[in-house]
Amino acid sequence: MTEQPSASRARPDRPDRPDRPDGPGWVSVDPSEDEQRRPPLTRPRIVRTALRLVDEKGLPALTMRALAQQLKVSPMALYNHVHDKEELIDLMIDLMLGEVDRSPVPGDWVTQLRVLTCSYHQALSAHPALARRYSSQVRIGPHGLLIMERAIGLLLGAGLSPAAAADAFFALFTYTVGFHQLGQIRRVSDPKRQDETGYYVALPAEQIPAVMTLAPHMSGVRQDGQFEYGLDTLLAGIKATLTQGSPPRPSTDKTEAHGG
Amino acid sequence: MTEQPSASRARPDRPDRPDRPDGPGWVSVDPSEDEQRRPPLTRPRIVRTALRLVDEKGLPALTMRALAQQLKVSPMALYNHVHDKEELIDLMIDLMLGEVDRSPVPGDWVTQLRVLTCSYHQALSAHPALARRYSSQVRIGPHGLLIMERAIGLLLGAGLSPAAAADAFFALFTYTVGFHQLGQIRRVSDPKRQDETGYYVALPAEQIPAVMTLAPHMSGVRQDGQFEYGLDTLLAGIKATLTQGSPPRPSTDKTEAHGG
DNA sequence: CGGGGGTTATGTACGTTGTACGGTGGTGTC
DNA sequence: GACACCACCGTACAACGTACATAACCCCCG
Repeated sequence: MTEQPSASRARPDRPDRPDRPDGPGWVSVDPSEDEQRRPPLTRPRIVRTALRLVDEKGLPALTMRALAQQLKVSPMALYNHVHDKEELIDLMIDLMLGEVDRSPVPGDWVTQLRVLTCSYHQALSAHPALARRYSSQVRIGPHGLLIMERAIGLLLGAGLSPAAAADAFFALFTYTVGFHQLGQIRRVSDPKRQDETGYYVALPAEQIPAVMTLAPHMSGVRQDGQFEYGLDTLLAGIKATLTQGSPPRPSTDKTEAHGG
Repeated sequence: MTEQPSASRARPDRPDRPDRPDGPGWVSVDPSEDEQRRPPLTRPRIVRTALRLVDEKGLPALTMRALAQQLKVSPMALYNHVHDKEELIDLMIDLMLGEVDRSPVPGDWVTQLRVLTCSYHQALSAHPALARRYSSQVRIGPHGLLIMERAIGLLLGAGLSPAAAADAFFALFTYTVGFHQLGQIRRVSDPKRQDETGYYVALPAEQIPAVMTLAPHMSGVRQDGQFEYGLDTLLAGIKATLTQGSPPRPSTDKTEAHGG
């Protein structure tokens, strides 16, 4: 067993806490062990089962009771391994981020950054329900930190100043995560749909001609390549930062005038 | 009363539904009426009170009971005006988006788009807790649609094809909303903080030198100008699309090779 | 081989949440 | 003056997260 018995009890006093990313504290991506056996309830098994449950039935289906039932265990048994439901979700997110391929690839830093970000994007795409939760109150676990480390390392290696690298990283990160947040946009602009999709009647079509023009191009579901558009735009801008010092700004200066 | 008695009863059968964005169905930004009076429980008053509650106490503080208590009313009284808690939140989001200034400004389309997006950003910044919820399962109400209409109109007016405009709009939208999703990042990489901030011990500092280099520049709280960096980068890229046809891509072609 | 201690699973139970249901009172209309 | 119609209320329920005390388990030491 690679699993040490020193697994934390996760009680409020939290007596001990493992440090290594793939140690018993955090969850390894490798599901080789204890995938089949019933009896040993371990942190990795809980987190993996929870991730599968969310992938299949959606985030609201993740209740401690349902998860316990899936594991053929009492609900309270889970609390010996995770402190909280929130901690469980944090662990699930880190497990998801473990799927990101951080290995170096040939090419310049822009290419490497693009590959890394695309892999990140892929990992989020593989778990859409969880990716949508990966938003408010983000906590960065070890896998997330390692991704961050690699991205920032590439930016610094390219010659960006720490401040510029921070801006650039944050823009990339924001865009990538934000992309998955909005996976479930529901345009209810079509008056015929108002009752069918429920809830909202939006606006009559004649008030939003431009939106209606684009309607066939924004068919709710994301097309492939839509992510890459913004990604490449950002990357190009970041690259330009290296020579020009800051992203180009439009002419006027009253752009962010109103209060805040 | 400017309030028509035809306000929907919001029961499951949903007998009638008003159409106009500032009608009794949706909530006007103007808080002139019924701001002080106790007795008349109206949809606008409910939504405005809820928004204030979330602004002050955070999203988890928004319970139907707490909201009802704030309005000095029985919890169930709310359900005569909103169908659901989810509908309530949708209304709150649309109320927030009503604060976006869509009025035209002088300047070219890039400038106008920048001003619009900044105003959008301001509106979200004014209500951070709600902005964070503005993520999973986005429903676009009338105010959101009008913002969308204006942004897309600017893009189409600039000469972008519908497909390009859709990509560009989506990238801008994604970035802007995503920016506020990540308002609460908690880097717990500092081992000394591990118990204080709770939950996670991340990674020893020597494993993440690049991240540690940027630590002072990413002090958890967002700095002013960080949003504009990515925004200007995206805008510049969109503008470049007009002449070049598509955003520049790095040289290699194995970028999005692995499955999905 | 037998006991003991710590860890792990359990059952019960509580507080909180969203919300369905039926009654009730005040108000506008004929 | 009577009726109908709402908005509002009180009660109630199911589902949730999880605290607490207890019981089963296993490994280690004697």
